[in-house]
Amino acid sequence: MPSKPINSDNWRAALGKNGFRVTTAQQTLIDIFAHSEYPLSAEQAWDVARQSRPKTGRATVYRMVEKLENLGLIRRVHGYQGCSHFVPTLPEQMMLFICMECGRADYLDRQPLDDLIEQSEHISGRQITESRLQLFGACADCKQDA
Amino acid sequence: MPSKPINSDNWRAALGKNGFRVTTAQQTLIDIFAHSEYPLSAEQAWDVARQSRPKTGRATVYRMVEKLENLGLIRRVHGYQGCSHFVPTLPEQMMLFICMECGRADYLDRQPLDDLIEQSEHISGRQITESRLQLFGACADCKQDA
DNA sequence: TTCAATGCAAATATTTTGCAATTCG
DNA sequence: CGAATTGCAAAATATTTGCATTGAA
Repeated sequence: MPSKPINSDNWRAALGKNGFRVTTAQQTLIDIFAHSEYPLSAEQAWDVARQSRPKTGRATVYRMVEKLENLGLIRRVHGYQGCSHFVPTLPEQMMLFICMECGRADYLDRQPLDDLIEQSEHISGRQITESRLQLFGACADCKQDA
Repeated sequence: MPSKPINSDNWRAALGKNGFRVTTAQQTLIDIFAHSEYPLSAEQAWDVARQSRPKTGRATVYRMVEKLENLGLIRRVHGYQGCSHFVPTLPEQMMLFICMECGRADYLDRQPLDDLIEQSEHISGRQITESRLQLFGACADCKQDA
């Protein structure tokens, strides 16, 4: 499996560039989200955070999640154990696949989808500003095991 | 604009077929969801329901929404004012478009998307059991106005 | 008549907010 | 130092549950 092209340093840089301070609470949470293979909720991230930084406050995590989402560094997974789990956003335009067996997040090329959408825009006269495609199922590994 | 092929009678039949009783509370809520042009949350549906049936309880609405969703009669709109708004499910395989100007829900043919997904399945060795595509933007009318 | 469905209120999440204390730049 | 950020607790929201009562079949 290729490693994800996610770099915590980039995230820190993005925060700094947007005028946010890079605090220890933030570093902790950045690392957690950047390295998790699975979608995490704020509550789950809070649990993980306190393992290495016990005094971390719950509200801090919620505020940070909001910030990271606004900056586009993490994105919401709709429909996997609710709608409030998050995965890192990959730099390329990709779409999300979640394996319902092992829970792992994976990413697919979304160019074909974008082509489809562009075509649809032309035909319908709509303007599409945001699209979410999420795929659920069994990854190649889990499909084999079954 | 073509009228939606939604028939409240079908919904009642679906409830009956699945062993549920068709109560007045249910009729009220079915009509509300079947005829709303906009995604509705349980809370909103409750407000509307009480206009014509004041004694309707909040829990009843939540329970009914869950039931209708399980029966596949309504479906969740992910990402429009949260993740807890619902629109009627159309009989055909369609995908959802929400206009962020006027809030109206519209439906698009999803055959092209399904083709895309099937292709991706073959290439990747994954098995895709569920896919959600939601499009947001401006409908033809609102695009013109802007 | 019988049991699913309801309404109400209380119990649970879940997420947000106010604010004094802390900490980065 | 000064402003952004934090932790804590309380508040606001959203959703679920228990239970006695009602009502559809």
